[in-house]
Amino acid sequence: MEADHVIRALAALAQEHRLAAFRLLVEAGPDGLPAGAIAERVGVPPSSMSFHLAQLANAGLVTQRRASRSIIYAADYAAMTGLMGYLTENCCGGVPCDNAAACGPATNRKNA
Amino acid sequence: MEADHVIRALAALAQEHRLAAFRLLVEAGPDGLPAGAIAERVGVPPSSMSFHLAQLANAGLVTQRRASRSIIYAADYAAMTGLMGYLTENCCGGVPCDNAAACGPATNRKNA
DNA sequence: TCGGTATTTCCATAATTATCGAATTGTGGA
DNA sequence: TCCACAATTCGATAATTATGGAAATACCGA
Repeated sequence: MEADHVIRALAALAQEHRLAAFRLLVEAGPDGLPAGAIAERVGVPPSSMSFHLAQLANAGLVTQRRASRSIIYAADYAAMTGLMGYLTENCCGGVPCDNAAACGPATNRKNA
Repeated sequence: MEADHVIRALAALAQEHRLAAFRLLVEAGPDGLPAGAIAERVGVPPSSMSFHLAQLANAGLVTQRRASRSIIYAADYAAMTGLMGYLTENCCGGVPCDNAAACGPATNRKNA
């Protein structure tokens, strides 16, 4: 995952309503949720939610598909896994799981 | 870690120069680096870097201490670990290390 | 106390992001 | 075809964030 892409993903999650929407979608699983339901549960007007969902989609964190009149959004777990991988590798010193996701200096990487 | 705090941390990392600075500090380890060296290596003027370092500090991702004339910044690994923990728990469906940090629907959490 | 170095704060400006009502597009049923 | 519904796009505005030079602050050695 490129640094540029990572920044888009981080920026996408760094907003109250978008983080709430993404958490909702992660919980919802692969079936996802229609845009209107997300807007209602997050508590923002549809046009605002549409703006935020577009940002999440642009960052690659969610997918969208049409089902009849609704557009269903779903979390892209692979993208989130990729983001976590980048952060672990580049911002945690490369310590992955040995210590319950504890981050440490980069020295560990070379020894491990 | 509160959602509000998480958003500040994500926003702090969601910027080219700040992400570069933070990666540098993670690599540098607990000894950290002086502000001037960070600015030079990231390639931004000192006043701009100071602005960005303040944001990282405000988000709790870095610590600062004075050493003679320099101010040394260092990555706060505990904060990063906390951020990773929140993302794993709330944005990855609670799948931690079983699958090399693979994210999945929230269903897994309840079964595990 | 004075000069020099490291860093931050101040300031103005440019650029980006968030908000949300109104208008528009796409879809399906009668 | 016509109507109603779901969602997006448009447009105008407000708010936040980024940038970098100049001035101010903190520290140290002589």
